[in-house]
Amino acid sequence: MRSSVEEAPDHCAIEFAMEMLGGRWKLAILKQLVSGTHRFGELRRALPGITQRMLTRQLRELEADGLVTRTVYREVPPRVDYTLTEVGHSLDSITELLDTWGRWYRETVRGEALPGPRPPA
Amino acid sequence: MRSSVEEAPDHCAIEFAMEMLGGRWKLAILKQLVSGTHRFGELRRALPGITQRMLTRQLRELEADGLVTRTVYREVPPRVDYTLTEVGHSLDSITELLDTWGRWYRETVRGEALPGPRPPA
DNA sequence: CAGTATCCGGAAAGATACTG
DNA sequence: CAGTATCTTTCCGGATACTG
Repeated sequence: MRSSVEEAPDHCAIEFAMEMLGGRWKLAILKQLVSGTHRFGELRRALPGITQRMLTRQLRELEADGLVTRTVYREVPPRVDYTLTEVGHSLDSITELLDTWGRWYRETVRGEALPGPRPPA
Repeated sequence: MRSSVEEAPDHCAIEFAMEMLGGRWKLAILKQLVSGTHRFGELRRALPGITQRMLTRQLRELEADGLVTRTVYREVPPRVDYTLTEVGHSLDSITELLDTWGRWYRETVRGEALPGPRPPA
């Protein structure tokens, strides 16, 4: 019985992490950026349902937290792209695990393989 | 360069996972339960700042999602305890990683070792 | 002890329109 | 293309009081 619950150092760093990464989009955005640099529009298309406003806000918060780098190219059609910083990449394994877990849970625990035709009853 | 962003199967299972595990308390609760069964009051004390209402609600949602088991003992002082299911335990590595990451980020990236006296400037 | 039952404020998130 | 600017809605999370 080594671990009574109250041994938590301050109060579990997960709360801290979730205040930073919680919300609907943050981790999904980071996941997209694991594979490399992407433009605003690419991210937008990769995240069906997100609005321009949300994507902008989330990206700015991620930038403020030092997780992504924002690069503006002053060209004729404006171009901005986003890249994970080293700190941002420190979350790669977590986003990977969460993604895998989410897929596993959805397909195995619940029975929802893919949105679409249901298997006959 | 196999992975352009738009290869996402449906739309990234992370979104799904975060809808289920997001919010301020879910993962912190799961983390507490990794070490084994705990009573309602224990969890309450282990999560400073959480209200009875919140703890109850979050636990019920976790139960509904098949992540925790709720056991009621009909005794004179009522007693209820909570245990991770196998599915719940499938998140152990993720909560562990997130906790470690949160601690690392807070102490290394930002300079906040522990709430308390600041080191001299 | 382990909850319910209400009430409530503010942040999160969405819709829509406009711009450098 | 990559944003801003508003407006509106949703609902998460908290405070408080009561109960089997």
